[in-house]
Amino acid sequence: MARTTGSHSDITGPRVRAAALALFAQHGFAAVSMRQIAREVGVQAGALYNYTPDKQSLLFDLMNAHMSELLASRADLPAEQSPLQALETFTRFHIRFHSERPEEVFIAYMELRNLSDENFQKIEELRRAYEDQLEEILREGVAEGVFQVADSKLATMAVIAMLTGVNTWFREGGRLSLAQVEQIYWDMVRKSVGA
Amino acid sequence: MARTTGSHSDITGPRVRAAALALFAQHGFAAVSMRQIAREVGVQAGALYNYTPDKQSLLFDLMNAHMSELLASRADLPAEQSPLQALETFTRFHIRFHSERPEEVFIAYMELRNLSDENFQKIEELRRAYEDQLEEILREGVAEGVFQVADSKLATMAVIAMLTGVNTWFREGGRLSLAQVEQIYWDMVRKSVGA
DNA sequence: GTTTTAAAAGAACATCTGTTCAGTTAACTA
DNA sequence: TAGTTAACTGAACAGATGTTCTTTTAAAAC
Repeated sequence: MARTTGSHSDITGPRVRAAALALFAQHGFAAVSMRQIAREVGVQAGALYNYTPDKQSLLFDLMNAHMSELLASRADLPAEQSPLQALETFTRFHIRFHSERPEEVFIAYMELRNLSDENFQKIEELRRAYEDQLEEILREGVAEGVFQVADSKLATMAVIAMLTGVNTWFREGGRLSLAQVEQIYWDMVRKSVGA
Repeated sequence: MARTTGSHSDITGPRVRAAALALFAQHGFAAVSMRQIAREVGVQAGALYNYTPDKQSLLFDLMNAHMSELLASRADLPAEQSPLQALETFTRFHIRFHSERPEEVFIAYMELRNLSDENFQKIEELRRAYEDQLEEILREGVAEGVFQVADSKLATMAVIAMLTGVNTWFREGGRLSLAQVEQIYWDMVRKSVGA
C-alpha cells in the first residue's frame, strides 16, 4: 500500500497535532513514541515526517501555538481600565482561557525541560511577556494607591500560581461552575493585593 | 571484574537514590535510563537491582519518602494554636520545607502520571492528608469568624498553589532572602483569607 | 486521459530500553 | 586462614526508539 484513499494534508496535519497533544498531555513527551502518535492518527510512523521535521519540533509547535494564542487572546481584551478593573479582567481571563485548554496548559508547564535550549528560550520569552502584563497592572495599582503589595514581582508570581492551580482540580460538571470559581478566585486575588 | 573494592550497600544504596533523584528531577522519569543512573553511581546497570526491584519502585520510593517526611515534619509543629497562628505556622512551614527540597518537590508534582495505579493511590492519599490539614485550619478560622472564605476547599487549593509556586522561581542567593519571601507570602495569604 | 504531484506504506538503520543471571571477587565471620 | 556471604560485572534477551528512504498509489492539473 501507499497513498490511501481520501488522504489529504489539510486533514492529516491537524490530526497529527491533536494526537500528539493528547498523548503528550497524558503520558508525557518522553514516554510517547512516534509510532504511538502514528497509530492514533491511523498512519505509519514514517508518514508523520511529512508534517514535522522531528519529534522535538512537534512539541515546540504545540507549546508555541498555545503561548501565542494566549498572548493574542489577551491582546483582544479591553484596555484603558482602572488597575482594579484590569486585575479583575486579567483574573477572569486567565482562569477561563486556561480551563478551556487543560492539555495545552499541562504540556506548557510540564514539558519545558524537554525543549532544546533554543526552543526553551523562545517559550520562556512568551511566558515572561504574559507575566509582565500582570506585573504592570499591579505596579499601576500600587502607584495609584489602590493596591498594597510589598513586591510586585512576587505578587505577580503568587497570583499566577494561584490562578493556574485551578487547572489541577477544576472539572466541568463538578461541584462548582466555572463562573462561581471565577468569582471566588477573584475575591481572593483582590483581597491578597489589598484591594 | 566483580565485587569492587570498598563496595558496600550502605554507601551504594543512598547513592542510587540520590542519582535517581537528581536525574529524574532534571530530565524526567521517562527520559532517564537505568544505565544513566548506574553511570552516575559508577556501577553497571545490573547492580542497581540489588537496591530496587525495578525502575517504577525507585520512583515511588522517592515520592513516598518525600511525602512521608512532609507529613512527619508537619506533625512536629506546635499544635494548639489559634487559627490565625496556625495558618501562619503552616504558611511558613510549607515555604521553608519545600524550598529546601526543590528536586523532591519537582518530582512529586511532575511524575505522578508515571506511577502505577496502585502507587498513585498511595501518594494521592498522603497529599490529600496534607491538604486536609490546611483546610481544617481554614474551617476553624471561619467558624470563629476570623477568616472570610467563600469555600474552604477552593481556598485550600488556592493557598497551596500559591505557596508551592515559590519553588518555580526562588533561588537561594537571589534578590530576596527566604525570610523575606516567607513574610511577603504570609501577608498575601493572610489577606486573601480576609484576616 | 495523461502527466505531475502529494501522501502514504513499509522496510531498514543503528542504537537504546528494562531486566535477568551466571560468574567473579571483595568483605566479613568464625 | 578457610568458608561464607555480599556486591558487582558483563553478557545476553527480546523488543522499542527516532528517523530515512525507496516504492507505491491516490489526487490534482492540464
